[in-house]
Order: sequence, then structure tokens, then C-alpha cells
Amino acid sequence: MAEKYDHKKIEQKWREVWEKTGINNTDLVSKDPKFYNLIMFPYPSGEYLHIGHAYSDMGADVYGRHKQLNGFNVFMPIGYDAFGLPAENFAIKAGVNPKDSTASNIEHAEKQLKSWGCLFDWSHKMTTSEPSYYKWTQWLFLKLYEKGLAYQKEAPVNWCLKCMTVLANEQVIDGLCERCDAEVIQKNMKQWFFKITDYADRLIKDLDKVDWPESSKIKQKNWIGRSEGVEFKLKVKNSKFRPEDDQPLAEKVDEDLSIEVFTTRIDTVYGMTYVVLAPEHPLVGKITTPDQKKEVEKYLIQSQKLTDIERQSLEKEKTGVFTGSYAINPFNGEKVPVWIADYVLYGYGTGAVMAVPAHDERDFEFAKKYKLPTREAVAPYTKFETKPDLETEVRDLAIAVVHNPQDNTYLCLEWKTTKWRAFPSGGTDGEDTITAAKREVLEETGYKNIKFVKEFRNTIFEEFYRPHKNSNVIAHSIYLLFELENDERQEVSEKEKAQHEAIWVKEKEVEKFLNIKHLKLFWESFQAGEEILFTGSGKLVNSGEFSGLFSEEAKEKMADWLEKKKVGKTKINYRLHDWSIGRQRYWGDPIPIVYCEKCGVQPVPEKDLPVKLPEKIKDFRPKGTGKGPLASVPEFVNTTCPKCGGKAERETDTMDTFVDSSFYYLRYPNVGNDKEMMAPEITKKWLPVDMYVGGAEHVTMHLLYARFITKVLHDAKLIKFDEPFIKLRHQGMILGPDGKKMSKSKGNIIIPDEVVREHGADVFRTYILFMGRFEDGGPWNPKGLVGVKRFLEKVWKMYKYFEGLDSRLRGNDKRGGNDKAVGWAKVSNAEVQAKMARAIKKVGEDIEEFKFNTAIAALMKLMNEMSGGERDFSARRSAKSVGMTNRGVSKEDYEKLLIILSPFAPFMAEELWERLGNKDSIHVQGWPEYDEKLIQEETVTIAIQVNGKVRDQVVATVETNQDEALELAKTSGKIQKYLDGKEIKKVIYVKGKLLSLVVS
RNA sequence: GCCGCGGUGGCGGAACUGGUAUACGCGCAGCACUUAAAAUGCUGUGGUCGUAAGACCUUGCGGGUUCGAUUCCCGCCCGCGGCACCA
Repeated sequence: MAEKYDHKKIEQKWREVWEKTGINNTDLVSKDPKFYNLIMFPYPSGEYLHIGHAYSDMGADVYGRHKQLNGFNVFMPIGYDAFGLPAENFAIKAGVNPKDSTASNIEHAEKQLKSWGCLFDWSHKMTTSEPSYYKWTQWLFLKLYEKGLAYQKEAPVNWCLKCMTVLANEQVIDGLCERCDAEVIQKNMKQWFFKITDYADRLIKDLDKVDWPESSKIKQKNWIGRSEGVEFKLKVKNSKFRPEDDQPLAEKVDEDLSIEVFTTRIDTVYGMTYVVLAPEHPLVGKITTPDQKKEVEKYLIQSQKLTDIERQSLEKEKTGVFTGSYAINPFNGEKVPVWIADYVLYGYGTGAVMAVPAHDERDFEFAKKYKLPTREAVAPYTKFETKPDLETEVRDLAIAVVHNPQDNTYLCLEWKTTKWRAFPSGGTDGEDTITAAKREVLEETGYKNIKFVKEFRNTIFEEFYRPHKNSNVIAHSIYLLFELENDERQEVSEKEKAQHEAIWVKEKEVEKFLNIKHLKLFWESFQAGEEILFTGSGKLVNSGEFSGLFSEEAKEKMADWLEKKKVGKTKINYRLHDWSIGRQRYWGDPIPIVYCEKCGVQPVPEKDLPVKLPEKIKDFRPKGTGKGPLASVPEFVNTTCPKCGGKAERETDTMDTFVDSSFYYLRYPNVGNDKEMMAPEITKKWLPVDMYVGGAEHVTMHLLYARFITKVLHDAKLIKFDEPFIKLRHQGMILGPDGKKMSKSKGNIIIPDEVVREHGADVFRTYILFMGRFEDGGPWNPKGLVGVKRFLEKVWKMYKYFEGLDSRLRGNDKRGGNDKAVGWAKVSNAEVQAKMARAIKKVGEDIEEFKFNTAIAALMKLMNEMSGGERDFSARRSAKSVGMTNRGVSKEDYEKLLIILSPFAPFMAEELWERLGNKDSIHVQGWPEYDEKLIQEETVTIAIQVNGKVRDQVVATVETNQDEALELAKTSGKIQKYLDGKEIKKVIYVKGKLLSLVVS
């Protein structure tokens, strides 16, 4: 029988059989060890499910199937995230009700999903836009409301001009709406928020508990953006104050007015030369002096006009205006001007900052533009190699940087013994630095005529060992630039000569060999004579009682100081904002709140849930009035107060879709339960999720929200765990055949439906996972797919040998009579057994690590080993017709191959399994066992290296020891050639791997 | 700018904990089968030089550590993703 592999027929057949037998419907109460294998549920927004969905689901499915073969009761549920802006926007465009378009989109998605051969349990399907689901979304809202975690506040929110709704920060990309790319502006509105910031610390800390990609953990940490610092108050001199006034400070201080600032660099506070308020800061009006009023108002109007995109654009030059007032630095009592500038954000910290231009890039830039002074407070400190036993002296050091303008080189000393290089330098010992430097140059190098150019004004500390003095020094280094006037030199003393040599070094080399980190940093500024900016940590200077401390220590002491003086305290700030969840749109869960004239804000009682979204609504399009379309449905809006029974109105905002998806994984095992959101027993058994697979783009949104909600429910004692997803893996992106991101305009889209139709799901699955690393994705190559197809067809063809195996042994060589050597033996030969064992191990381990590409490579290799190899002429006739020879493979071997292939090609494996005469499904078999002993190769090839290069290979056993290996090596003619007349100085032996000989 | 990931044959990509770089697949070449083509199978395939044996070179670039580096360290270049005036 030469039946061709017909994927359409086979896949259709098994889809029906599996659906009928319900093989993938998980029995949630059965006792097997459970495995909750979850994919991010699809969002049926109108486009077909794209190749990315297929990639993710297929990878997760292979993993799940492997778990199933290893005895786990695998639950792989499926559902639809159906509410929200994209679905609604799609409906508006199509001119239909979102309910209808969503239904038809789901219908198509379902067909696609079912064609992929995944373990989806359709009996637990759910859709977030159905009342049976969103009842629990509303229930969740009430829980948060109860705990004070859902609240309303007037706040500047992101407002999409096109979608005409509020967006969460996470949904604003580069100042544009994530979904429609329209401009997003800031608007002040009363909004519903979830207090995710209360959980910020735990959301960071608990990342340690989960097995997630490290990069995703880092992304979440950065997104939350915790920063430790201090908040402190600066008193403001009242508005009548003039800088020209020279009154005692105390008299001028307005005790009631103070500016609170937040900083993470309190160690630089002595470098503060001005203070900046954000334009929206409430103090702006109070402290602006009459003569600055005009200017300030002009500036405020001007900055309001800017959109967020413009304001945040880095190219934009910083602008600001002086208020006329001054603030007092509590540390030194100094008065510094207060400015207004829009580079300070009102939404972060206190909306005001202390400006330290010497140590902050933004302040530096601003100060430069407005000619504000700069003051150094922290000096760089570098520790080079020192000798621990020696004493360390502290001294001022004059360092001479002598430039030769003739050839643009610099004068350096190279120590003879250590090759240590440095500029000529010497202690000043109270002497004038220029004189000291000149003297050192003369003594050490002999150059007589050098001209002083300038001194580098920043302090630099360096700690190092001086070979010429055999001592350690902490140097307060003063760099001086000289120019060489002429070559005139005097004789250098013998003592100096013996130690080092004067050399001229090219400009580029200077930075390189001196390896003086901080000088390098400043080299350009130094040459240009510019002021420098140092943003690192170091040793404090010009900082009163704190001078001499290192930054870290100073931060603590200064915070203590502030606390003692009661003007400040340590404070932790987050970039993360509370989650704005209200949407002025139709297609979402109504927020279960009513407003009563008498009782105020009232939550809808649990028993009245769900608050149904009215289905018959004339116009569901957004109005842009700040209120959602539900506001124009009186039957919805008008209700009675749950408390007093009086007249009341419903909240007309709907919830952000991310609320729906923040708990869906909890709901899956509870589908059908309309009494409670989570039944304790089943929830305890199935959660948390064991493996979660989905795109990395959800790290800062969905995954963060889901973790937050899980923690809230944990704290409410509704669940025992506080992390929802134990393991997380991301799929990479599948690119078009041209290596570019797939897009309609580029015309490089691969449609999953077409791949299934043309090649079948098995080829699709196997190819897409073979392409490259799962987390990397890569370009889709139709030619590469051919290779995978060939491989599967080979597996298919092999079946012919086993057809009717029970009645007659295949391949019995009728002519030669030597069935063992050439035929399909009943008992497979040892070689095949060993290769099989290795493949079983490798494929299993690789799937476990999501290394599907190498697992498939191992399967291909096994197939080649089982079918290819030496030419078998006795079987030639069959080799011709079926395209392969053989190596003595038994039916059992073939079955094992099918089992380990089945996660990748579930349809074909099932079909062949059945054809071999098996009654039950291949997918409920056990992962084949193998004998560990067979894994070990008994003979190994040992590489022989001579002086690091492989020169020959010898065959040995795993047991071969170093001496034996050496003997073997010596017998090799190739090796002898290299050993001839030489002495073996060193032998390194890695058992079973290589022998490395060092000869000379 | 900051954070993260990556750079390996003609191409997609392998490589344990520092131990024979290029597994597996594509492509290409030769052979077999065929009247022929396709399909299939077998063999070969990093580069340069060489008739050959072989030699030398090779994991983005430049240094370093090591008997030995794709792997570790230092300094760069390029690509991708995220954040972006967060004080």
C-alpha cells in the first residue's frame, strides 16, 4: 500500500474523533497531579488570529502534551477577551453593534483555534463580554471598593482625542493612543482608580518567587520605578523680598511658605544653586513677585499650549522663568532663586526639585542656558590598585599634563619595572601648585621650558600605589595643563632614570593607557576648558560638616540630619501611578456604582449583579462629552438607591478591558459556577497557573495587573497564593519571509489558515517551532517548511514497513537470508536502541526547556539514524519504492518515535498509532522510558591538542585515563611530528573529551 | 540618554559548567533511480592556498586572562525591544 500522506483527511478525521470523545476536556476533580497550562486568551478584534497566536499556542501545546505524556492531568483552557476599545472601534468601522461583530469574530477565531490541534478544553470556554463572566468583573470591583482600593478622584488623565476616552498610562505610547495612534492629551476629570501603588513594593519583591524571564522581571521593576530618596522643605522668603536686600535671613522668612522637594541625591544638596517648580505647582501663584508676574504668566500660558508630546520631547530646549522669590537651603542657610520650568513634572514626587547643576544633567543644561551658577559638592573618587600592607598617606598632588603642540602629544612617565604609566606629578606641600608641577617635570623628565595654560577646576580624588615611593596615597589631584615651549632639557638624575622613562604619547593613547577613569570622563571638557558635569557618586566637598564623606554614607547622615531638624524625611517614590480604570465607552463592563442624591456614592449590592450592559442602544459611539454613551440611555441611568430606595443614577463609565483579563485564569476552573467566583476546593486544586505562555508586550500591563489583583484577592483571604503565574515564557515574533515585521502594507503576511490548508497543522506546528528559538521567533521561510514536511513524510512512509508486521517480518532478505543484518528485526539492534535512548532523553529535556527547535532537530537526527546510513542493497527494491534503507528497527522503536513526535505532530502520530493496531489514543500513553546505560557511548573520540591546537583524534573509551590517552597520542604519527625533539611541559586531560599537550 | 537582548557558513540556526565551532534544516554540487523531468534516496559542502598530503585563517571589531575562549574580563561598533526630563 502506497497511501500518500493526506493531511486534510487525517486532521479532519481526528478533530472530529477528539471532539466526540472529549479527550481534551479535563476532568478537574480527578486525582492525577494537575498541570494548569495557560495561554493568553485571544482578543477577537476583527482581524483573524494571526501567526503570533499560532506560534504561542503551538509552543504551549507541545509543552502541555509533553506534560500529559508524563502523567499530568493537563488543563489548557481557552476563552475570549472580548470587551474593550479595539472590538468597539472595529464595530464602529463596520457599522454594526459590537455584540454582533464580536460574535462573528469569535466564530472565526474558534475555527482557527480548532484547526491547530491544541489541547484546548472547549468545555470550559468563556467570553468576557457575557453577563455570566462580567458579573464577576463587577464583583471584583466591589471587592476592591470594599477594601478602599477602588476610589474616585479628580486627576489629570490621559484623554484620547479620537477614542474620546480616558486611557491608562500603559496605553499611551509616545504620547499617542495605543490603539488608534491619535494624540493623547491631559485632561482633569473625576475618575475611578485602582490603588495599585499600594502594592508597588510587593510587586517588586515577589518577583523573586516566580520563574519568569529575567528581562521581564526587570521590565516590571523599571516600570514600577521605585526610588529611594528624601523629601524636605525649603522655606521661601516672602514675596516682598528682594535679592538686593541684605537683611538678616530670619526676618525675611515667611514661616508659612515652604517648598517641598524630593531628591535621590541629597548628598549633592550643597551644590544646589536654584529650585524649580513645575508650572502646575500650586505655589507658583503665591510666591511669584509682582515684578515677575507678567513674565511668569506669559510662561504659564506658553507651556500650557504645548501638548505632552512637545513638552516631553527631548529635542526641546529647556525653558523656564524666575519667580522673583528665593528659597533657603536648610543645610547652609543660603538663599537660592526659585524658578518655574516645565522640565519638572508635576505628577512625580512633589512637583518641585532642588537643582544641582554640577551633578545633574538636566539642571546643568538649564543652568547653562540661564547663566545660573554651578557649585561642586561631590568629587569623583577612584581607587586603583593599592598594597594593603602599606600605610596610606593623604596629600595634595599637582599633576602636570604637558602638551606638545608640535605633534599633539602628551608627556608621560613609564616605570621600568612595572610599566605603570602616569603624568609627572608631585606633592605640593603647601607650595604653589604651578611651581610644584613645573619642578616635578624638570626633575623627572628634564624639560626646562613649559608654559602654564590652565588648571582643571574640579576636584578629583585618586587612591593608588606609587611604585617609585613604595607607598599608597589618597591624592587630591589638581590637574594642570602646560604647553611645551621647546625641547630644551637638562640631564635627569641617575636615580630618576633608573626608575622611569619620559615618553610622548599621542592624544588618543592618553585616555587609553592612563586608565584614569575620571580624567577620561573629563578629558574633553578639560581640554576645552569647560565646566564639567559629574553625576556619579564620590566624596563630598564644600559640604560643611559632611565634607569628606562618601556619597552613600552622606545620604544617610543627611537624611538623619533633616529628620532631626524636622524639615524632611526619607521617602520612596514610584513612577507607577494608580490604575485608571474608567472608560467613557459603551463596550465594557458597567461599573457597579450608583449615585444617590441623599446617600451619595453607593456600590450595587452583590445580589443585584450583574449590572447588565444594555444591548439595545441606538448610538453606542462615544460622544466626547466626557460621559460615555450609557449616559444617554435613561433606562440604564435611572435607578433606585440600594440604601434608601430613593432616586439614583448609575455610573455610566465602563471598565478598562484589562480588568477583565486580570482575573480570568481564576475563573476558568469555575466556569459554570454562578454562585461564586471561585469555589474554594477547585481553586485550591488548580491554581496558581503552572505555565503561562504569551507575548512579552503584556509585561507592563496585563501581567502587572493580574499580579496586583491576585494579591488583592489573597489579602482578602479568598485565595491562598499571591502570585498567579509560577512560570512564564514568551514567544518571539514571527517575521515575514523578507525578515521584516509582518504588515499589510508590506504584503508579507503569512496567514495561519492558509498554512493549515496547504500543509496541515502538523507541518505548521513542527516548522514554526523548528525555525529558531521560541523566545526569538524569526523570519518565516516557505523553503524551510519544505524540510520539515519531508521529515514528517519520511515518518509517514516508515509506517509501510510495519503494516501487518505480526504476520511476517519485513525485510527478511529472501536472497541473502541474513535477516539480522538487513531486515526490520523484531528485536531492534543495540545501536538503534542507544540512539533511541538518547533521542528520548534529549527531546524530553528540550521540550521542558522550551527548546523546541533542538528537540525537533533531535527527532530528525533519530529518523536519519533509523532509516539512513549504509547502503543496503539486499533491500534495494524496497528502498527504491519507499525511499529508505533500514538499520534493524522494530515496531516498538517506531512506536516510541511516534510518541516522542506526537507533541509536535499530534494528528499524524495519532493516525499512525491507530494504523499500527493500537486502540487507545497515543496522547494518553506514557513518555517512553530508556536505559541510562545506553546513553553512554562506549567508545569516544578524544581530541589531541598540541599547544592549544587540535592535531589529531584517537578512539578511546570513557574509562581511558590520562596515561593511557597519552600513550595513544604518542602512537599517532601526526602527533609524533609535533612532539619530535620537544619536551612535554604540561598535560591536561579531560576525560572522554580531549588531551592537551604543552610542548616547547 | 538609560535598561534589556542579540551579532556564528550562501540562508534559518546548534554548541553542556571554558574543552574537537558550524548539530538539525534550507540551498548548492555530484551520483543513483527514470526515456525524461519531478519526487525520492545516497554522498559532499565554513574560507584561503595546494594536484595531494596538509598548512593557515574563521563565531561583529580591538585588547586581555588561559594549555585551550562563541563561552570569562576590559574597551568599541552595529541591530532589535523597552523606557524616556521620574530629580
